[in-house]
Amino acid sequence: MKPSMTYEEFQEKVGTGILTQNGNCPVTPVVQMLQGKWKLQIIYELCIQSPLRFGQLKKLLTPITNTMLTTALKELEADGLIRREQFNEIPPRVEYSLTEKGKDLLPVFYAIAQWGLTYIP
Amino acid sequence: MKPSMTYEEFQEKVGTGILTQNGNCPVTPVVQMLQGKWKLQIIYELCIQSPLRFGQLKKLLTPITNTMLTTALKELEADGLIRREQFNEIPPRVEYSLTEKGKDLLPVFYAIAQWGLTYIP
DNA sequence: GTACCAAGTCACAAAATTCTGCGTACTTGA
DNA sequence: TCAAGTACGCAGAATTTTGTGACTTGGTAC
Repeated sequence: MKPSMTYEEFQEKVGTGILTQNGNCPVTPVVQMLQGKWKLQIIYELCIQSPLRFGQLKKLLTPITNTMLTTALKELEADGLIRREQFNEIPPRVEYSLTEKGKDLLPVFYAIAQWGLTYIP
Repeated sequence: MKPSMTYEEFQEKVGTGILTQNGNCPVTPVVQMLQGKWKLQIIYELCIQSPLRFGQLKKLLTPITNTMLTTALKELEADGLIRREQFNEIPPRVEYSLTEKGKDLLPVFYAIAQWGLTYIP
């Protein structure tokens, strides 16, 4: 898979204003959304297997703590990237999966992965 | 510009092992490389105009401090994304520009920007 | 002789992020 | 009765990230 755009094409786009300058760049908030020690890994695991329960995620992401997993999941849900489904059974069960918005992020990840495979030994 | 890959295609790739599981994902180190309050903005400015001198960057990124700019530039240089050229003149002059490796990141940024423009109001 | 420029460095302080260790409420199985 | 699992919440500590203000070096302008 080829990069979808050259540097020169990108520069042209910048000229058109689709990427606006200084403080209003649409890239920054996306990267911020993915910051945090665990978020990417959570999305990655949900991409491999979905849905996943709290305890399953915890095992996969060992040595993550309860607190960290809870807050990361909450933030990802607030950003609309994952869906939380609660089943009122005994014992309680909660399932997490990617939303469409979250799935649409995957081509981006793939582009990043391609770059990573080229440049990271 | 369409996303270069669907969720299903991505999942297939995962199956092939090109994206390896748990702790060896090639996406994570890339996102980590771009973390930090200023790095993305520095790359962005260098994409708009290049080369740029330390003082020019500082003005563009106001209110960044010397320390922050220095460390961010150092890390970006260590990661091979930008090039630092020092001219031993009086007064001294240093110029920063993107490397090929850095430029190759731009299609990724564009993909992210597309997602951002779709999903961020 | 005082001040300024460039591109930083240094020691430290403040703020944000992450972790630790506990506690909750409920039930099942031995 | 006792431990174990499920899905968390909370207070405070530790760690990491970010910011502050002064200082450097050698020349040039006032």
